Amino acid sequence: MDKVKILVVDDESRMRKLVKDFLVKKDFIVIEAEDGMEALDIFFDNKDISLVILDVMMPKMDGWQVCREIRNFSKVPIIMLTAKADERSELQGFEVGVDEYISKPFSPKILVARVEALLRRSNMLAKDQVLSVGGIEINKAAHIVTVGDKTIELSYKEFELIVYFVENQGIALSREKILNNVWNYDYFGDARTIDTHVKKLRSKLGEKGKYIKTIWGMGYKFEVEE
Amino acid sequence: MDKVKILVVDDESRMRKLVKDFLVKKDFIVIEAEDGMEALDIFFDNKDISLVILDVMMPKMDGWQVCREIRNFSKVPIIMLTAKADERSELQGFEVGVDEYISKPFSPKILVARVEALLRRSNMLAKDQVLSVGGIEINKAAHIVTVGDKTIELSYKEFELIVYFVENQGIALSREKILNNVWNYDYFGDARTIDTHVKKLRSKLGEKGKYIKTIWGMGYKFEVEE
DNA sequence: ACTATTTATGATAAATATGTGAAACAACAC
DNA sequence: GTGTTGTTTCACATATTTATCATAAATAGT
Repeated sequence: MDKVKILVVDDESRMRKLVKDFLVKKDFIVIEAEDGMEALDIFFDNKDISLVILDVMMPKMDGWQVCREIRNFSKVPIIMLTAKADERSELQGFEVGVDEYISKPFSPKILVARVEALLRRSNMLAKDQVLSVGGIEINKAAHIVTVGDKTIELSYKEFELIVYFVENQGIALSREKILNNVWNYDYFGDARTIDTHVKKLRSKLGEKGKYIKTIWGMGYKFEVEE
Repeated sequence: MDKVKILVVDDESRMRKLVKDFLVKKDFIVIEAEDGMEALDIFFDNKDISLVILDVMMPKMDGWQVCREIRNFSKVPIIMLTAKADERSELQGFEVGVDEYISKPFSPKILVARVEALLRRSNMLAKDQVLSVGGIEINKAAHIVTVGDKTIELSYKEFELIVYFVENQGIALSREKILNNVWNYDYFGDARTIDTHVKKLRSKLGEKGKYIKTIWGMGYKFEVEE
């Protein structure tokens, strides 16, 4: 599993090291930048940075500016560090697209907690983003499924269902199990609705539809072979 | 094979049952506690609880307190359930040593995923079991039986039956016993139906069919050698 | 060897599960 | 509101499994 990369931008090396130490302890990969320009260069060169921590006060280009530049192209979670709890800054921060806001001095635990919370919210934590099986590619983040070269349009439930199938490939799944995992726990409807969704999935998957196998008297199984 | 034990603490029995059901389906052993004191008693009496799921809001002793008490003596993974995504609670959670944090209402998928992720992180998760006897392999999870190299197609009942045989190999099984274990307890049909299933099983197993032995006047026995 | 009992087998009937299209229903944007 | 899309339910055809029955074969006791 890939580790999550975090970009830390601060002109003070002491502060960068502090933040880095705590994050590294939590198993993140930390990349440092000491000013806004460097930050932007690094960010746009690395396509897989999952979170950015920005100091507000930096020479040349301040945190707000860096944030705006990044926001033009990316929705990556951004945490802003400011010297003091200044209400106006905070407001400005949310306007330019900051996700979290931490005022110095902060406790390292707070920092780590916010980082993990944000990553969890954006589903970046401990989750594989792209599943690929037998010519079927599933981008969980983008909610896109491609078969061969073609993108296929799936509804929400259909998407959830195929993800569940692929994540449990080779395992026989009873209808009950599928209901409990793909539907919410407060769903008490007919299990046959699964059949309908399977039917649509199979037809949308075309050739690959046969990978969803029926296990008579039991349920379904996603399996690629033969 | 040892199953993983999970302690679920919630004052609402409905919620406990809900969580329990999903986890039991995933083959965990679930122990329930309805308040903090009981939870601590159970936790420190059982040395082999692998994970704790705690509701935050409980009378007498709340989830945070329970968590702190446990953390004084143990690093067991702890998941906290809260009624709403309250950032402050979340922070407090990480500070007292909560590993994960799930807000209600949650999807069972999320719950199970987090539990499994946490257990994987702490290496507690058992692998899916494969029974293998005399050239017959049974993968219960995938619902697949292979003889030699070939996969053989078995119906639901046939599959149940061979699993029962293999799990009780070397033991003489009366028809009554087989009926009670493979069929539902409310089945009142003819016990002779077993004969038919045994016949089909034997024929599908080919060479290996002879491992299912007839015990005259009694029933059957699965045995791999002379 | 004969008989009573039990088991094996093949054919058939009954029961059950699945596939499918259409309709009802719900959610949501316009 | 209306229209659109996604979801669930329903009904029926189809497919598959399971149970039952009649009969043949096998076994144990005499």
